[in-house]
Amino acid sequence: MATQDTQDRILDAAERLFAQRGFAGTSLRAVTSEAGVNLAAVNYHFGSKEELLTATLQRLVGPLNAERLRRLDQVEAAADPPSVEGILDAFLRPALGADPATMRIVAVVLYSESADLVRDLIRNLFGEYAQRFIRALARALPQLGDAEIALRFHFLVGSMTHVLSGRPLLTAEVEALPEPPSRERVLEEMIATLAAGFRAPQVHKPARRSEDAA
Amino acid sequence: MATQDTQDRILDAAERLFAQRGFAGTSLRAVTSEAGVNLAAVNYHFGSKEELLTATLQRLVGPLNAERLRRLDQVEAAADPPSVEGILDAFLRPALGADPATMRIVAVVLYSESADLVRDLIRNLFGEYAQRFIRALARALPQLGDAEIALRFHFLVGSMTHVLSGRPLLTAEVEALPEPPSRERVLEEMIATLAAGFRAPQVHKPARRSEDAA
DNA sequence: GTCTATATCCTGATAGAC
DNA sequence: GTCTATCAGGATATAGAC
Repeated sequence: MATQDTQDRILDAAERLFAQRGFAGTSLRAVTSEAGVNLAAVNYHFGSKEELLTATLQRLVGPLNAERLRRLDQVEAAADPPSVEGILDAFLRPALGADPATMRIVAVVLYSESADLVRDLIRNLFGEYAQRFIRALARALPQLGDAEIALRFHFLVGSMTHVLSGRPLLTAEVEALPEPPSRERVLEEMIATLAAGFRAPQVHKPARRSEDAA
Repeated sequence: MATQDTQDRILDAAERLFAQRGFAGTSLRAVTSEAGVNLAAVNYHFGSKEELLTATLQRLVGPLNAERLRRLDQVEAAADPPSVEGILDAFLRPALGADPATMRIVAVVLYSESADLVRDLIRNLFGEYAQRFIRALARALPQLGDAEIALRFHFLVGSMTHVLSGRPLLTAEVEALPEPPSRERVLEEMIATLAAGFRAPQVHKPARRSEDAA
């Protein structure tokens, strides 16, 4: 079996299983068994279980964030500053459009595992891209201070991650609907809701924005 | 050592460790060692690791949801229908006011562990309370359909859980602020943002609300 | 690159003395 | 109710044949 093939099969299996059972809850035996490769192959190709997680997330998140930036460039080229809705669409659509079963891994890893393991991993994967979007939102919402932008972006990330997780915390409510909303419907509803949230008037003293203070 | 004492010590330790390392990532040896009790005590008092998780969550979430309902009753008694802000305050303040280190366990368990283990657990713990709040929000926002209320409540839960998780996905942005926002500030910002989101106009056809269709 | 076999350690759970 | 000792199995990782 070609090297690339074995690696991909391992990554495919790891993606599925980490998403379903979490990192600590997934054994390398389960991964190699699901992938149809030998147990020793993981350590040969990736070095360790932890490095397998890193590789899995990078393969998944890399293209996702590239697509996000591509769309952000587009909306920024079309209007200056772009609309809040346009920015949110660029951020959310690639994530919500991807395979839900695999996107769940982001929520799983983000929240579940030990802080030490996750911190740098997440920051390296998302930090730079998040800053790009935060800056775009700050330009589209000049009436808000840095703290408001940062906090509201935080709320946005939480909403998105929760939806991506597909977890039934309260999906009973959603499932009880006559017909479950389509993914496009969820996306549109999310953009409209979050955009209104970003446009909410500032609750605290309108502190001068850092970039205006010169 | 009294039975109650040992059980409480185990629950205290389990709460801390599950929150830090997740369920699968925490061994019973770690729990009993941290609690200063014998390894066999967990199985004697709780039956199994899984039942220990259930007991831990019940002890944490029970009083939290009781406090939420008490506050919801208050705001409903004060105004009919109550303001969206009042409802959100009743829902969020008890959670955001609790010890962040232990509240993290909700996010950890919700997102990280296997779906089978979590589904019924979460639904039993939160389902009933969530319905009360959803109904209150629906009465405060009669212009929205059932689907909108359900989805936006979903977004709210995600934002809250993300903040409670304390995870550094993008907290670099928040940490980079001149002074980190106080918990009260975060709560107020969250209420204002989410209330504006709930009040966003309906994006789809304003389908008649189920309770109005008679 | 892939395999078997294994080293080393940890896991949840329990039997039985006290 | 608490302890020790242990069972039976699973964990990651690696050494070494092919």
